[in-house]
Amino acid sequence: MKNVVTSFDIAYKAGVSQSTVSRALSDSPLVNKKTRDRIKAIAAELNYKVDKNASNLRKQQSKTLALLFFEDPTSDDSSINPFFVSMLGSITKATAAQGYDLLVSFQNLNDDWQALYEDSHKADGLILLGYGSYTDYELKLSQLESQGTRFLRWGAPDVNHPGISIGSDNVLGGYQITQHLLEQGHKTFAFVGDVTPSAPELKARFEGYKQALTEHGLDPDQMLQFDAISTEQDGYKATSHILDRQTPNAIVCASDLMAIGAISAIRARGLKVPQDVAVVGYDNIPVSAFSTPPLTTVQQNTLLAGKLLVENLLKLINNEPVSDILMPPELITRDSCGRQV
Amino acid sequence: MKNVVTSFDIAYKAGVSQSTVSRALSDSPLVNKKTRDRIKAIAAELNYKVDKNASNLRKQQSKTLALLFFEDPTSDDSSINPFFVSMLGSITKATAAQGYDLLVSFQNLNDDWQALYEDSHKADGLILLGYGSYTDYELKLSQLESQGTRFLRWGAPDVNHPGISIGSDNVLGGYQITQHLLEQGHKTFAFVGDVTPSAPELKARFEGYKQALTEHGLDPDQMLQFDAISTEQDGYKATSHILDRQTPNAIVCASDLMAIGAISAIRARGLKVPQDVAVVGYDNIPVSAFSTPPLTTVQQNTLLAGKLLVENLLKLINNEPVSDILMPPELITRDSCGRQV
DNA sequence: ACAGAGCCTGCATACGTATTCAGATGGGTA
DNA sequence: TACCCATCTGAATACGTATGCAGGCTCTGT
Repeated sequence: MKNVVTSFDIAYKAGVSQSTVSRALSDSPLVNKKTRDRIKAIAAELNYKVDKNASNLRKQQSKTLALLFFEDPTSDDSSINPFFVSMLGSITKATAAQGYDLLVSFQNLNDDWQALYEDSHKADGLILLGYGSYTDYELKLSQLESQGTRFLRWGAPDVNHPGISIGSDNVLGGYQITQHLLEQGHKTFAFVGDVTPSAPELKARFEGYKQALTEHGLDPDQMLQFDAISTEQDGYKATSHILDRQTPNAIVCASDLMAIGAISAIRARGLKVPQDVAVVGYDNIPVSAFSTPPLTTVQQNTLLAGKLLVENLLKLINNEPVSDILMPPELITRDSCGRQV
Repeated sequence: MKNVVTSFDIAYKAGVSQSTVSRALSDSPLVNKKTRDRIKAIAAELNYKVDKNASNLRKQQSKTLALLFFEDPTSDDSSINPFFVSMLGSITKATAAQGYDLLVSFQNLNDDWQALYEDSHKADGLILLGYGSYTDYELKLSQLESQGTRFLRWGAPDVNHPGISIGSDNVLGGYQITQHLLEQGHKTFAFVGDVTPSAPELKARFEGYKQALTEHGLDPDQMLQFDAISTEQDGYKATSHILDRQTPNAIVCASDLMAIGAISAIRARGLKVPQDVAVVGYDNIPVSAFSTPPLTTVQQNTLLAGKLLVENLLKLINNEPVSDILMPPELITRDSCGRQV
């Protein structure tokens, strides 16, 4: 049988009123400590749990956050970027730590995903996560904002985008890893990653890459660059295109998955990594330490990121001031970056 | 401002009663088509959405499923087995397809996770997912069952476990891939994976492995086996232990991640995969196609699995009969299995 | 003209909780 | 004794929806 025990049942059994039960269970000091304990004992015994629907209805809140993933529509169903998995894990934990529940949903950009929140009181706030065309839903973001929906974006702060965002400093990350390659003595480069406005994170990494090259007197415009969104397949294809035209000393990939695809493509031509071509990635996903060779990459602190996202969203919900946050990334040096002699 | 439009507002504006609004919005044939359309138009205009709390309270359901991940407690925070990610994706999609929401939560075995459901009406049913010690929560499963909680386990059907389960045939999978290695001419083997009762999936793969060996006149007990739960690190360590003692023709790993760790360990000794030691995995996670060499592995149809889990859970909720399901796996042949000449 | 049958709509209520307001009790003080 | 304050409890109500029931209207057939 389903749980049909209500606060009235507890009240009856305890010889008090329903109000007292409600108060006791929420540890209100209004009710005598002794009575409180007695009621709690009975509630535990009857295995009573507050009906969330009734409670939320009364309290006009949901104690739930919604996490909306915007997936790259080109990627197939079975793969999700491990970086986001990591974020999912930390967001879940941070949410639980705050006593909130988490509603997870994968969205296509063209879905009517506002409904998820607007089906009101399903969630108190939204976390938006995903690479891909932020520009495409700028309109929706504006709508969300004008409706007073509380939401936070993961990504780079951007004046063109409504709402607050928390993200890591992709320009700096791109700069650091390219700088490191330059220090290894590499002279010719290529970049794998989408640099259109629809992928602002990747574009930012590209900016950092260009900046580092320029500072070393190299002309980024002389270097090849191919668009690729996120998967191993994308990286494989883009790298193949690059190798069709030339063989750079180093290829900077805008994600680890693409770097893994790139290595695969390089090897398919009989070339060696990093001796013939160095490769670096971004994200420091778990397998990156175990690829052949292990990847030099940039780590984003997902644990902290999840925590910040949740905590700041709650601030937003409580009408406390919140501002954009840009987190510094960390360079992880392994073997794939090689050393030109 | 938050959404404070209620069905009464719509009713007022449409000049009808609240009941009519409620009926119209749920497309009841009881209300005139014309009135219905008019009400819907007004609702859309006012951007009205049904308050889920009120609706669920009234209907005594939540239209929500809860997905409980039981993570290997030894794995660090940032990594989740990509196989489960894949399941998460397909479960999310299947749930949405049924008009349900999905509450996701990561649990430790010792958490009081029953509360998640018992905080009643938060979810109509539970999906339990995870490797790890099923045995440890057998007791809790029994409790769930006796409380009439509707839940489904991902995993092998097991008479010792309460509740219905849906899983893939791990014995068959282990058999198939070992069989394939035998056909390649390998003679000496080792197995990496936990074969204690606390990891029934891995144990089942081991059973299939032993069965194939025995059928070929080999004695599985002569072969090495080391426990390892799931991560690359686990696989690396277990493989190192194996190589300390001998160098088998082939190592069968109970997951792709462990196989990737194994390859890394083999290479660290200056040995080649698959020439010196062949390696196979299990799960067919995305990177397995891009590892060096690409992994021979066993695929579980996660898309179907997620669909089956959700659909059968809904059946359970609707008091329809449901029985255990065992799905056949599929062998994916790539390079890592080599060929002994 | 009237009965009866559809067809549609509104009234009233229940879902289970949280909270406001009013009251009850008991102890202390003048 | 009379009064007040502190402390606790209970009655009543609202949250927003869905639905059983009753009733009104229109239309048909006699």
